[in-house]
Amino acid sequence: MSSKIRVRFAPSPTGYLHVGGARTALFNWLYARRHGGTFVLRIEDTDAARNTEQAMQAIFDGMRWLGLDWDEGPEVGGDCGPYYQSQRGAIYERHAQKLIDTGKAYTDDAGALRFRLPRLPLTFDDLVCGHMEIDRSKSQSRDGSPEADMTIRRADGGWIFHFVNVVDDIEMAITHVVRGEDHLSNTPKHIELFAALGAPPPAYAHIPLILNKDGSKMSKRDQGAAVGSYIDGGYAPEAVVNYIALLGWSPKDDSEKLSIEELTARFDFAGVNRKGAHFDLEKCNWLNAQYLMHMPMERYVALARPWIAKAGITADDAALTPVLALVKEKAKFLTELPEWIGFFFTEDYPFLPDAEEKLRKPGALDRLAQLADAYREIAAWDAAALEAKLKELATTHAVKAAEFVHPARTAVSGKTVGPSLYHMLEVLGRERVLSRMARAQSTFAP
RNA sequence: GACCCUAUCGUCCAGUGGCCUAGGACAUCGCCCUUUCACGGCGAGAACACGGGUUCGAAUCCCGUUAGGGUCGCCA
Repeated sequence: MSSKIRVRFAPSPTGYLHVGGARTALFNWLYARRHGGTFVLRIEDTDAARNTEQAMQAIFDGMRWLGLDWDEGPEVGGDCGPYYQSQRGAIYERHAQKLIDTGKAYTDDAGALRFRLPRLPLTFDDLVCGHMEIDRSKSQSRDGSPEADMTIRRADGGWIFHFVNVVDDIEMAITHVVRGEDHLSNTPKHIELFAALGAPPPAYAHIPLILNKDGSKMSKRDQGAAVGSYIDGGYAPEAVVNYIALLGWSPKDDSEKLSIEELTARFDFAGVNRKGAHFDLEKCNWLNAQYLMHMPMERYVALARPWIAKAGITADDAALTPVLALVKEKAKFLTELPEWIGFFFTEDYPFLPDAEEKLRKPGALDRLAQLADAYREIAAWDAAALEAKLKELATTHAVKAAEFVHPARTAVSGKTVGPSLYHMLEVLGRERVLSRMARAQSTFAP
């Protein structure tokens, strides 16, 4: 039996969790879950000056929101800890000493520790990019001189990314390094480091970068770049996971909507593209609406809860569920919910200008009164009966149904747009419908 | 500058030599459904970067050009 797969996501807490990072984490997670491996979270906080507590929290929050749980790492522990590089100094010291003892590293004039690059031709097989052959002797610095020996420890004692990254991958027994393509060109150096440290290199899978829709590099400021913007924007996490999975990976058939279980079952590196993916928020939004529209009611209520509470609406599940069911396929984002359902939970709902206009139209109040009279007497208070009665009334008075529909809708909701009228009336109940109609009549009477 | 990766509709993908007069999805534009707004249905426009090869045959293979991206840090 082959040794157990161990992958890791190694973010640096210097900003917000970026969608690119989230996707790297997702691909690692998917690969681990698919093959029964271990997913490690390691915080690469060697640059004390740039790390922030806030960024660290954003990483944890973002990953948890996306459902990417880690088997080893901060807050969960594990056998290879600590999982913060800032706490692993002794380990790095030990490996650096090994390099110094074997003449593979030396201290330069400025006091920094440098790794003597072998600069030999080298090959490796990337799970995504294929067979790579690199002539290291050809590598040059920007000024045309041969590539300088890599610094592994600063003069001030701070450790450098490439070195600690490799040391930790050895110490944590990482078998597959899945990371952004920006590291493809760094991989030869990393392999040289593995060799110098006497460890076999892991398998590599370099996944394409995520660019803006216009092809420019996606920066933190760009819309949709920060995972936090989805949390705050009222997205369903499963939709965001689905969307970013499709950025650079394809199930090879025309499936678009894939649950995290399906993603786990179908993910492999053969399906990962080599071309940089352009980020399209519109499609992400569409997918989000699809998820919102089709998810089970219980899940919908759970996701909606925080937004409802934030708007000051207090209602138990029994009261909330039928109301949310009315707008589930209408709202594109959870953030819109309070606006859609607010009038269900207060008698003091506002009348929007266009709604008011409809109620002030000549005859509108008369229709409202006629409808209220008919509804007061109706036997069964359900959508079908309500609709039949309204249409019957329209026929009796020889007018279009719209003559009754608009006054009714605006009177009970204060808006011109909303859920299906009859279902909305059914949920509101006879008592509230009649009192709202009466109130509208007195409010808008000339 | 050196080295590396990439190149199909505006965007995400399918396509691994003949099934391609290139398929799906988002977006756009029509029409239908609906007397709200959405959803949904039907349809339209929209692409193989360019130039050479290889082959009976190329979106698919090779070379070059161009373009985009990446790496070459005492950032990660």
